[in-house]
Amino acid sequence: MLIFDSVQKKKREFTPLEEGKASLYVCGPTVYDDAHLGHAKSALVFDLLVRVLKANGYDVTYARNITDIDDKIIKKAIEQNKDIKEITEFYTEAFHKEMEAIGVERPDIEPKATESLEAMYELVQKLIDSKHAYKTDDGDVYFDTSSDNKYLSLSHRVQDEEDKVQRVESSSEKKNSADFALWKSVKDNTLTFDSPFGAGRPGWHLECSAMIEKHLAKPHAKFAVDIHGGGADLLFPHHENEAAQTRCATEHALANYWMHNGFVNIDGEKMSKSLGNSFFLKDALKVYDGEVLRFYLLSTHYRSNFNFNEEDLAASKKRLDKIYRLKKRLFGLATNNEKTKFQEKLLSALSDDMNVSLGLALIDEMITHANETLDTAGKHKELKKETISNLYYIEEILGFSVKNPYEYFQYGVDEQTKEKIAELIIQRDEAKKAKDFEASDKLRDEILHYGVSIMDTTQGTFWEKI
RNA sequence: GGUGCCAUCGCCAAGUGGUAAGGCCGCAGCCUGCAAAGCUGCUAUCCCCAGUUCAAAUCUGGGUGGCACCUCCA
Repeated sequence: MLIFDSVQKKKREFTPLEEGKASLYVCGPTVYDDAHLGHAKSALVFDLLVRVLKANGYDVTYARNITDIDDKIIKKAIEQNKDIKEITEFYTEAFHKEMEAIGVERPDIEPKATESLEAMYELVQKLIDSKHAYKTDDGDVYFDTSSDNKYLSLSHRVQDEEDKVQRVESSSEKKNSADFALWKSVKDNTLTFDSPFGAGRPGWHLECSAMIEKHLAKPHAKFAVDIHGGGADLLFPHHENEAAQTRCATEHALANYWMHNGFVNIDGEKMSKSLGNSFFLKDALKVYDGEVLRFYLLSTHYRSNFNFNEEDLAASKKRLDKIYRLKKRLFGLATNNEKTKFQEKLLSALSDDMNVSLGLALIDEMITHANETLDTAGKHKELKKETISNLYYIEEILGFSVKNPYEYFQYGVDEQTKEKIAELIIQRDEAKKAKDFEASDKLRDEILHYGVSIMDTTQGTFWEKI
């Protein structure tokens, strides 16, 4: 299996720290607002990675944190005059529900910052003891970047000397401008914790390092985890700082492989509050089936920037429809679940740094071939079994077409309408039998009026929501 | 300003030294009472210039045009 390591900037063969096992840590959401399409993309990318690792036979331990200590959370709580916990629990639950809607499986471990404070204290204490961190008169604790000769080795950044001097002058508390807070002294009573370094809050880079030590790190391995992932923007400063803390506080480096997913833009523009174009997942789910969103967001390479627009989304839906139509054609038939050549090729494509585009091309070719054979030799038993097995494989490894095909095509249509359509179809069939095509066409127009399309097959007339 | 990434058919998008996958859209046909669905066929020499090579979309240099990070961010 090949993984593009964004620190070494090349594809590397995946070799786990422990034979047959893979550990993965991904930076999760800060729960102060609804998840947008970018959060969805990141969660989907690593959900797929876990599936591909499992398909390659690895026993995967996947952790994704919930950041529930943050200034933005406090701000929101004050704004809405609510308890901090009320805010974090609300958005955590919303996040879980929305992830479920797009087929993202829950990670094995979902650590919260508020539950990992002891691990954070321990880490900070180690850094102070080893002179990699220092306390200021204000009670803050900073990481001393000049004490780490590997600092910036992750992001390959170069220190800007002039900038450095200027900022040091303006902020006398820090030894170096690049130094970042491990512990921030806070005197108010919003959300503070009594640490060995005084009351305050942890710095935002600290929690990931601490949680990894607590939940995933193997004591004597060269790296704490196999893979560390997150959005492309996190490489600097977040991951750089995480790596520095862990490297200096423990005897191992943080991660063997670093993976970063590309960004989601909306109609060519970056999503941002100031542009007013943040696209929340919950809003997208009102209009689109979660699975269509999953298919669309995963359809291009995870490292590329993704430009979200409705035309491309519609094209993705059509592509997913084709999988479901084939599933519908074979609905209810048994399978032998045998490994096929197609499955091998699909796994091989996905195992090459998750080449989904190539995988989708394989799927489309498989579908065309199956439909072609089914058209010309409808009783081809072996092919039917193989195809069903292939469809199950697509479900398992990509999470596409997991629903009942009939339900999928009638998504969002209420029961009353369904009954009405069924009734009209019966009437039309009768008119057709009587060769009264004028009447049957009229009835079809009436059916189409409900925003559905109908198709006559040898098994009867079916309808789909357009 | 610093650092880095990208540029392939109308649109989305693989391929990264051996002669351009796949999907959407479009056109023609088969099937159909007509449709829909399905199937078949057709549609690019890879931003520009120069170079390396028997061979380049793929490597090198120079342009041009996008984008990201450097501050909170998936």
